Amino acid sequence: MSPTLRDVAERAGVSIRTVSNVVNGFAHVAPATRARVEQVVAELGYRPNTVARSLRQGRSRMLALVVPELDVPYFAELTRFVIEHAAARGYTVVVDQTDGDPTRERELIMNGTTANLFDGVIFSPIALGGADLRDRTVTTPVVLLGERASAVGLDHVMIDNVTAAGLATRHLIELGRTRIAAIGDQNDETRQTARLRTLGFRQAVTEAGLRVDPVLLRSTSFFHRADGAAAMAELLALADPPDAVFCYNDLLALGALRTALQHGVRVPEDIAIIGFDDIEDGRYSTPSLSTISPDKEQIARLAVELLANRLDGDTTEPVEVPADFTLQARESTLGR
Amino acid sequence: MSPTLRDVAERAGVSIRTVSNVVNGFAHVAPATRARVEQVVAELGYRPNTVARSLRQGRSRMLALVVPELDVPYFAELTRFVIEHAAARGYTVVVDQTDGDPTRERELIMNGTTANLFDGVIFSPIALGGADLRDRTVTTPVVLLGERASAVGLDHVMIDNVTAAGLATRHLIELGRTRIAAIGDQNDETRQTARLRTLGFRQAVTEAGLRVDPVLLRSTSFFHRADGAAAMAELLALADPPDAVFCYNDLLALGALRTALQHGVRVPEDIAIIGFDDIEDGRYSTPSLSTISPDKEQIARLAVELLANRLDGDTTEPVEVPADFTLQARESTLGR
DNA sequence: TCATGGGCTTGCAACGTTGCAAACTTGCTC
DNA sequence: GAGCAAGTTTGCAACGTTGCAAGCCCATGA
Repeated sequence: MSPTLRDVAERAGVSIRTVSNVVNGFAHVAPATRARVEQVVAELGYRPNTVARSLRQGRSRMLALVVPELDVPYFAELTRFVIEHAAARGYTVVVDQTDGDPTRERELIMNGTTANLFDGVIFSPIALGGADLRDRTVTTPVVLLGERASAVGLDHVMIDNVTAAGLATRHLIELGRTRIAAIGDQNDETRQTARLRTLGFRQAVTEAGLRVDPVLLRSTSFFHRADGAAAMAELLALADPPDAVFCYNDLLALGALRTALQHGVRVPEDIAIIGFDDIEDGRYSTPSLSTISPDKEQIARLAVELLANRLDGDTTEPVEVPADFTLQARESTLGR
Repeated sequence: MSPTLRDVAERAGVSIRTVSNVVNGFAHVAPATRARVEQVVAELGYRPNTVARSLRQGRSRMLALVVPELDVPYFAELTRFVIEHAAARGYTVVVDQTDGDPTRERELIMNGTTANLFDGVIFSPIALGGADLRDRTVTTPVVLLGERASAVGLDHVMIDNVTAAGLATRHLIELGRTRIAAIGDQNDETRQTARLRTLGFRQAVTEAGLRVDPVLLRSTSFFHRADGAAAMAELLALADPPDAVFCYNDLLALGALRTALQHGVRVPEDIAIIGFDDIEDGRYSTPSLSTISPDKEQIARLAVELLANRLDGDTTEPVEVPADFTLQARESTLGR
């Protein structure tokens, strides 16, 4: 067993409370006492028991970050920033992945299995929709990440997906492409991200006076490399294949890129490809990947700030905070 | 505040202890009592307070996984497996990243800032060596991951890096390459991984009757894509550049690949490239990346098992468990 | 000499849970 | 019908910490 306040107190010949005062740098402690206690603390290697402290204080200074998949680079990169910003505000972050499983998402967010363990939650939902989230019974503060439709009554950091998708699509149009495909639409009603990006895509194509050929709008089950690869194979098999593709994330785009090159299709000469997320992989692929780059550092910072403020007692109305994004045009659309 | 056992007990007209018995599925509880308590539990939305439970029981059923960088795909992929296996044994995993910072590594492992919070730690060290680890004061069980030299008196899951590096190098030699470079050596004595891979590389080259040209052994500060890209640029600038490169991980290899292609060097015709880790990126690059594939799922499983057994009271001598690896020959060495 | 006050130290209780062991209630056997 | 075992329920204490408020001590000034 690790030593406790009692052990230190006995050995130093003072009360438990005094040791606690020293450890917490409290109030008035005589220099001599402080020195003696500190020495014993060092001798015994005393460390405050986090669990007992949490119980007593009713807070743990731990935040949960709930993401669909940790090994999806976008979330891994985001996680780094969240951890950094949380640390700056004195919080430890625990990461949990849901695999987009509604049951698991519900378990973590809705009914508070972990309610007393974390002071707050940053949650990037996949399956749970606004309706689900509205009747949460747990009162642990939550900040939503990503693209979920609003009006949930929870703080929310997101980027404007319609505009961002339009930006990507217009970039392809401006390059003179006319037969533009999209990979990543999802039939599932709850997948807001995909729906919003499809909306932005459609708007941009239509506004440019082009037509959205239904066969060029490819649905995928997931947002993984394999899905992008498969979708691109289908597109290339068409009698009249596209001359540009907007992929709803970089993994899809990297899968699509791989398939295109394998089929001897030149990128961007024959088909231009643009992704979304600006993960590091895309900067080192050949050709390097054009993409929409959400400001991940800003997203993480805003989310942590919102949450930390709530925990500091901020009771104003929940807000919806937009995050910035930019177009990163690279070789997969511009060429070398 | 969330409801406690006391709240449920009062409302159900039973003692706190009985509610606890119901919640824990204990012993003999009359069906009628159980039903009533369960109803109140549902009504109030009672959830056991994890923190209080941990304090009382002296264990949290949480494991810490300490890795250098979460956004390095190898660790992200490994983390997924660790979380899965830990869940299967009833543990929750908390992930923490150290950025390879010795202070932070020490803080997490050595002096137990978090000692009472976690029942055990799975630790992938970068900076801390065997000597450091030997005089740990904390008694929380630890399983080491990766390539650290042994004799530390801690459980340890690793792959045989010398053999693995040799396997990669021989693959290049068998393809007829004679001027073979290596990227990823590190001057820092504590970086065992790099040293062992260099050793395996040297041995294989020498055994094949070839010479290790010192200029072809490139050191890097980190194991990131940018380091691989920079090292490859240096190699290509040589009067007599290599015809094959063994990179100590896949990120280095992907960076090197990018630089090679940018310089108009054909891979593998002009330079064959092989990496290490078998991260998903490498399967979708063009050309796809040959690599050494450690069995990550096995590594995670062994680590969790070792740790869980210790927590179940296993007091046998610490063991050193080897994990499997295979050669994955792909386009970056074989061509299309 | 005694009251005053500030610096310093302390005991008690409580956070929500569970181990322990006692106590109570049945129903059954002899 | 008494005794006993099994089934059921309970009170107490403790895990290690900190908020609260009281109490101690000594120096100062009247």
